Amino acid sequence: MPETSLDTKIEVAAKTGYHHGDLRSQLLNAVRQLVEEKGSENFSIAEAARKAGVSSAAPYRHFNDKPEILKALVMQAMEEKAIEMRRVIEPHPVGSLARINALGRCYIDFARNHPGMFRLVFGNTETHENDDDLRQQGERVFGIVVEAVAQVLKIQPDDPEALKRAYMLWTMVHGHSWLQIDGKAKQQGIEFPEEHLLAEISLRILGSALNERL
Amino acid sequence: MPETSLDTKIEVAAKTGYHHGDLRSQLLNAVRQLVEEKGSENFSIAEAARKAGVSSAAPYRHFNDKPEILKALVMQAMEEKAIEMRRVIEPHPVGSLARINALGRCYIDFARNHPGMFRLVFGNTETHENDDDLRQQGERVFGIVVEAVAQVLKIQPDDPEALKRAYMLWTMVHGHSWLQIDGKAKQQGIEFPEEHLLAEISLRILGSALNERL
DNA sequence: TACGTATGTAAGTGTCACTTACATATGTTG
DNA sequence: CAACATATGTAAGTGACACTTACATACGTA
Repeated sequence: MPETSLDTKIEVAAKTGYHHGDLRSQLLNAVRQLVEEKGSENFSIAEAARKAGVSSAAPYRHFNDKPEILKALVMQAMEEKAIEMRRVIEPHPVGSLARINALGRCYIDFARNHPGMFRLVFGNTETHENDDDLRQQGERVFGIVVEAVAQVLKIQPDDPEALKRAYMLWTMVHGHSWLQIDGKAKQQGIEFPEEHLLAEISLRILGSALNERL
Repeated sequence: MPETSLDTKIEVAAKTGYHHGDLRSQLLNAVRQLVEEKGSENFSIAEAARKAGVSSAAPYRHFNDKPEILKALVMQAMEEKAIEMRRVIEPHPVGSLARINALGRCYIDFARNHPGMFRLVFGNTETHENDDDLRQQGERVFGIVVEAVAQVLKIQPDDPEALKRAYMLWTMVHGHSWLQIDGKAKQQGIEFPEEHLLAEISLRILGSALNERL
């Protein structure tokens, strides 16, 4: 299974000369590492700078403030996620529920494997709620789901019905992801196989729509 | 419609003499207010102390540290939520889907009306993930849902099937709540009536189980 | 009334986000 | 190649915060 950079071990290159040479990108690596280690709220830019071997003022040559760093990180993660989503549906036939399930698994795996980043993307939205770049990036990702749903239902991707079904799937997968990383599900003694859950959900949301029962 | 203290305007009483007299509880009020105003991450204990008219060291006579304050607040909110949930299902007949829908609406309304508190309860879990008090409180709240689901399905509340169906509903409502307060849904141009969404979901999750189609 | 305890304050410590003034490297143009 | 503008780094601050320590005041109780 190929790996995206989200799953590869991230190393932070410290500087060699007076000028770092690649500070912007290495800072993002450092922050990403810290976000995973200490949670999306308990890291500091100062520490990231230390990791990259520069002074605590250096980051401000590349970013205006902390929120801007986080936004850059979120953009990066979403871009990578879109690539991975396109990759995981590829092996499954167009219009199959398997495609939907693969997307769901991909989403949940991201949350479980990178809870810090997941919290950053979805939990800290106060800062970048109205950001246009992020909205567009979100559209691209969600668009993949809408398209797959439309193919299952054999309707056009711009049919509102596709949007609605896709959203229903999204809410469940999103909610499940949160409850998993918060440990809420386990706390309540809920632990049935995720594969069954995913399959049953997609069947209930899309299956009966296929039969035109509603 | 009666109101829980969650929905009433919170006032913070400042101190009068040397001793405040009610500092612990007024600090919680102040923090709650700040959490709603500035978000669950951008408030300070110092500011809450200022609001209550005491020095920035005073709070530490009542709480060990910041996480402990937040935990106390979360406990309070969950307790009130449990009371409100029991209240909203009351008018609907036992075993009806209307009860389920009322619970879902109650959950979503909480998120929408108190996004700061919602984020605190569900987003900041790193701090209190393994806290036993919170787990128990969560059980009491989720138990209300499980019971209502069991009544719809005409099975015992301890039947694993009830737990499973209740969890499916939870994921959906939880996910929808998050996407709403994050503005993600609106960003993607998704805006159909919530009542229909809730009704359709509960029907799909519980309705077909009634008919034993799966 | 005296004393222990609960609850407040003032003044710290160390960290952080972010700024300002200055230093060093890099690329560009005469 | 020299001169200069610009990009990128540092050191030393500022003000806010979480939390601590030593001390002050009030309260309850024997």
